[in-house]
Amino acid sequence: MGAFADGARPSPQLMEEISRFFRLLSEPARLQLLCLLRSEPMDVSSLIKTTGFSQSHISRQLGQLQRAGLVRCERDGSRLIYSADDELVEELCALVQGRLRQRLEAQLLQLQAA
Amino acid sequence: MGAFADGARPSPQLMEEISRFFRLLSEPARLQLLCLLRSEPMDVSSLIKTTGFSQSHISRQLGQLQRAGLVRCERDGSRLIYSADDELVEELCALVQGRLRQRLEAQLLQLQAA
DNA sequence: CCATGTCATGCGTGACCCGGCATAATTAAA
DNA sequence: TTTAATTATGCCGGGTCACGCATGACATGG
Repeated sequence: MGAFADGARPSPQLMEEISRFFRLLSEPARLQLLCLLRSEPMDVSSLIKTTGFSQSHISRQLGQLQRAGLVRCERDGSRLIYSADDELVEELCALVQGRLRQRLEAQLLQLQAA
Repeated sequence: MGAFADGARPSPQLMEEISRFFRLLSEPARLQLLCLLRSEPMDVSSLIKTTGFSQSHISRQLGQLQRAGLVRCERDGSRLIYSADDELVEELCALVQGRLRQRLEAQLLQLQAA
């Protein structure tokens, strides 16, 4: 809180780090994978069947998410079970979704007024 | 809330829209402009002096933020005063910042344990 | 050991976008 | 109207990154 609301200007380095995090969520594929793994841990093959993305693509995106600490994986035989036990992404998405809704409602009202 | 936590899979379209919003915040320049305008409404010239970015660059980023409804502007003589009266971005940044902190602390503990 | 299934990774391509330069558009001043 | 100031926009080079193909690394079953 304190880093933005008060008079102190936020440091560009912090902005850079925060924006890097947002960048992770700026890709629909990654966001979709995150939400899927939040509802249920899955291995890569299941993710391929569910999303239709290629195997290499999914593996890469999971790698990025893992390096950011948003997902983790454990072996089960020859398969790797990925999971996401963090609520942060859902909170962020809920806030954004609320804003999108409220914005569409405003546009609707504006149309009705005309 | 209901769109992610329960069993219902989030629609790809919604993911796409939400990710588009995150993409806006994935650029350090835009995030910096947003935070500056949150603390105080400014015109483009002041933003140039404060950030050091080029005029065309700032104008473009402001355009994107305006189309997304994150900033608005009003004339004052020949200048355009931009302002951002939305708290959403600060909430999002605070959440992300908290996560970055907590992650660094975890790494620190891990180093001390070794 | 060999074959199979699972996942990661190097390589190449194409698309998107940042960011600056030059210029147009709009407005105030002379 | 002409000039200067302020902001927006067309154009383009360059960098980043998504995305698929092919291959490599690893674990398991026969």
